Amino acid sequence: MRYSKTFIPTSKEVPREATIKSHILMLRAGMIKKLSSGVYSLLPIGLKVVRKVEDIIREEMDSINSIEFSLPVLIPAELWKTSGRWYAMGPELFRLKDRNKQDFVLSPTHEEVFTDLMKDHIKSYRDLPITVYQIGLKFRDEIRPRFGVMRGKMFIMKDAYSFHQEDDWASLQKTYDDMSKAYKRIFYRCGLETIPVEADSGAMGGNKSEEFMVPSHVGEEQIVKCDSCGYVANIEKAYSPYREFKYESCGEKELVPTPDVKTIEDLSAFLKKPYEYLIKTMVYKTDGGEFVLALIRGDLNINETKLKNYLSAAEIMPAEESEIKEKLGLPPGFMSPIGVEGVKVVADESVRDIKCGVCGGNKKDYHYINVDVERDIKNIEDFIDIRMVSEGDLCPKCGSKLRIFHGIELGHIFQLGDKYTRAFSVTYLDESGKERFPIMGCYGIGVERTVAAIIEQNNDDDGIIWPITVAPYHIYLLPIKYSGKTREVSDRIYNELLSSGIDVLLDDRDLRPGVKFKDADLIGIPFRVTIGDKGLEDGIVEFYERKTRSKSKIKVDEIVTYVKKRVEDEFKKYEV
RNA sequence: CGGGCUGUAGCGCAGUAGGUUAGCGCACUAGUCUGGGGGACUAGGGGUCGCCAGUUCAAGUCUGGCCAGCCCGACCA
Repeated sequence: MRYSKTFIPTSKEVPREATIKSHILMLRAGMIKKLSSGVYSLLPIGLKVVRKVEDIIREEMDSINSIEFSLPVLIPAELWKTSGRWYAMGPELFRLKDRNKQDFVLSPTHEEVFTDLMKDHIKSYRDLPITVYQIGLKFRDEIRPRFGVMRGKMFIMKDAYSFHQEDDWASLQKTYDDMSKAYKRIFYRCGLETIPVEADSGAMGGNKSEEFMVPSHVGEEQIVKCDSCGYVANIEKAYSPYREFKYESCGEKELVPTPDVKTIEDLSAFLKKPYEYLIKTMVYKTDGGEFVLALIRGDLNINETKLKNYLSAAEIMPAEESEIKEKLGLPPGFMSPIGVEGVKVVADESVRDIKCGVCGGNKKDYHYINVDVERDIKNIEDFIDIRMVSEGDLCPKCGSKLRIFHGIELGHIFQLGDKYTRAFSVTYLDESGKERFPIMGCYGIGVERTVAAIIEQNNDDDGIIWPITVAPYHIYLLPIKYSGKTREVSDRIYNELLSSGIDVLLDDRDLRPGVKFKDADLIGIPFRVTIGDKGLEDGIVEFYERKTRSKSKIKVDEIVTYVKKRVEDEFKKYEV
């Protein structure tokens, strides 16, 4: 491609809207342009990179016998009512009506459509297992779009779905493992080191799931990892045994005045008690409008995901102070389950053994002291794990200290079970002629997010440094001055490289060399060949590697062969 | 939705004790000199100062409302 014949609007200025490296560089390199919050246009080189990532995904999906489709994004609401997600999903689901007032959704994911599609096909156990996928647009009305293409309202996703015979979890596990391996290959080929992480299944339902994370300080996920035994989990899912504490027993519980002492810090200071004696009472509200008191030891924090799962709620949120006062008649800041009736109470395991503890007095400016949980708090329904793991907690497998770091979630694979096949009455006949429901798995990859993660991990002060597998071009041909002999030689090299299948960008613009050098580095093409009159006098051109910034002089006659070799060798580094 | 911040030329910004032609850098047009890491000079073009209402002789500047965007939290590929 000739630079003058394409569209790469680079920019020297850092756009004000962007704060992270990948977002800034995508804008500066002219890959994307914002249309509105969370909605971006892909410009030519952005599109080229996305296509290259998609091609890698496609190859790997095909290699595990996943079959490609392309499904609509405009979906009649009927399908979503059938699965129940029309009601369960909340405002992140884009809903619209056609002129006949029929409800539609812009699909945020395609379980419904694929399940509906497969319903007509899967009739016999002989039709199973089958795995299908597509690479297409998804729409989610995100609460807060962020970091450019990293979290948009509209994005490209590879989503795959597998169907297996009822109870044939081994078959599902096989596909799940194949996907997991394919994902590792995909990300490796994109030049990314990913970590598979145990994950919460969230709104998708199902039981087993794994996320593919790329460690990054801009990642929105927190990953818990044990460096000695290799245990890794999303913090939402991570478990750690709580630190034991020895409690001495003491007398009867007693109501004491604690004026204006609301927080755990203040309470600990006021009563001169370590956090381990304090019982935190949190009030949550479920999407069903139910209130729940959740108890945890003062030095620990509640993991809302775990609590939500325990309650089998689609959504939970901390109750508002006003709701606590009006609906429950409790004083915020001074609450406890003591004497409370008609509200569900659950406690973290860490609360069970507390003796001589402190909890709210259910009266403004009062707390109970000398609380013995077993003796004094009878209305706890269950002691469960609802703790948030924190840095330095102990590994559940080997007891070493856990580390927490941030990561970007690029892919997520789930074992779904029969939620959707039952909802859509997808049935087949087994060998004995009995009607059965297939079980499913689903498997996603965020495509633009993968591109952003690649940039996030491969850049320097001057710009992007693409792995050759996804680079918009392999070679940047840079004539110092595009005229005369230099132009002749540049054109010749350009044509020869093109005809040997190399993706080459010829900077044929009439600009000062400095500008071209800066643009070349910014766009981040892995290799560059600089052609100038000076070199040509000695019959040489300069070969430059973006990553190492190393330069070498190559004879003009040999440059095409040399480039082909370097490109080939570079590709080999990303082979699996 | 809660908390913080910002809207002035394509981009990045200045200008606000209210005052007459609204400025700078980059980019853009014409020309000259240049030409191996965002060059110099000369001459230009481009703005309903986010929108609406109000206060005032006078509003980019003050007041109110609205809209949009960014950052921190709940959501997720």
